[in-house]
Amino acid sequence: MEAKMSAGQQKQSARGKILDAALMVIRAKGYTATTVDDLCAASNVTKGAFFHHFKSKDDLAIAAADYWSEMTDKLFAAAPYHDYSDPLDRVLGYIDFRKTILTGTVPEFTCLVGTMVQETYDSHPAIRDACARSIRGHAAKIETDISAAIKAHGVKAGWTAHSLALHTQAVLQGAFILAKATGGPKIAAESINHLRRYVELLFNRPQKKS
Amino acid sequence: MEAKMSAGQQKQSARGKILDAALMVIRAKGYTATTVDDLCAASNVTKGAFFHHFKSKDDLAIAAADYWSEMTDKLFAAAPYHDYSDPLDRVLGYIDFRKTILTGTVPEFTCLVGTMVQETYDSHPAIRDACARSIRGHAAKIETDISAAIKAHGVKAGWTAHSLALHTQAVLQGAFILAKATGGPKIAAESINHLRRYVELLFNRPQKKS
DNA sequence: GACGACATACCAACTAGTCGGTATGGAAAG
DNA sequence: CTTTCCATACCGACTAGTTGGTATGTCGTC
Repeated sequence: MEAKMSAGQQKQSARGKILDAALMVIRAKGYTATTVDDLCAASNVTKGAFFHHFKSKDDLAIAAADYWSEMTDKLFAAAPYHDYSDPLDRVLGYIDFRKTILTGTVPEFTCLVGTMVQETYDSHPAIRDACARSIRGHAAKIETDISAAIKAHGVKAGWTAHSLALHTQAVLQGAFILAKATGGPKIAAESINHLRRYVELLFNRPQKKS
Repeated sequence: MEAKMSAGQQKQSARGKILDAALMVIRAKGYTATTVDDLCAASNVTKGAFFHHFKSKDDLAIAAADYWSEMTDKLFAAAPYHDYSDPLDRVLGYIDFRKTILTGTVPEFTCLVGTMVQETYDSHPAIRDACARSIRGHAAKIETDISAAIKAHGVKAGWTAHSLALHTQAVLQGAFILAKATGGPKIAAESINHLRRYVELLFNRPQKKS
């Protein structure tokens, strides 16, 4: 407990190491195919340590979903688009930011909870709910800016800030599936371009070339 | 042995029964969590019969992806939107049709290959490719109508028929994930509404209320 | 000396895949 | 016509390996 356990990776607790490993391994192999031993090997932790910190594999999944929310919250809170004064710019900036983080391998840029909910929604309600919380929590933040953008620019209805916020998440999740099917982020980026164009059209914003 | 094995379900071959069961069980539980015994139980077939027709579980997955393509091809070929003379109406009709088939339980209206590719893209290349083939094959059919719509109505570029066709699939796949997270098709339908509105805006088509 | 944080050894249940065997039906031989 | 032969479809007990989970022990710190 000396020092503030430097968010690095060296002096990290077993629990933290398992959680970090879980984000990568589960995104790569899927939840069911990920074994407890996989997680232990990837985090250099023994099985005893695993079950000391998590009472079951399902319990780890829920903790991983919460940890994922925490990590992504930090990532997006630190993103540059919050600085724009026009809320519509913040929405478009969010979409652009999502595109810029499509780098590295597929498991590195895809979404943990989107992956997990597919395998667990019917058989593991607690995990499904944790995933749903994570997605909804993230969508709620974008919804705030969308609502402000609606107020700032007068837009005729037919849709709500809530449904548009969820739609952005649907596009992203779907883009990840296409990326997995094709092996790269290129198709995903093009789908995000379409999403940006849609928002521009909804708000009658002159389009940039993209 | 009388009658001509009425395409119903009674006198169906073991292979066909396994394939039918696979579509439902895998969509409900995911590929990895689906055991060979699950499939045998769901199709009332023995393990011997299973491995007589498929040389491995992975082999079944590939056959199931192909079977899925075959089934969906038939479903969409029989859909009413093909009758419209304006290709843009066919595209919008396709989108509307996708919305009308969001009925029943989640495993009933979600996509087999979208589910499978998430779990297999990194570890089972052959299955991933079968899923990719299925998605691309389906997108190619919509692309035809989109291309025709671009020609019929003069639309300024910035996007291609190909990328828009894939974008429709991304929206649908993402909508399914949201449906799984929330337990119902309502959110998925709203995302499809956004997709329709996007296409209307792209083609400057006066919007219907939706 | 108690308690939290790990390590090691172990287990019962489950899993994909195997293997020897049976049933059926059609074609070739007599 | 009928008998023999063989391929295909199917059966279900069995196995080798894996899985999530546990029981018990050690070690450093308060």
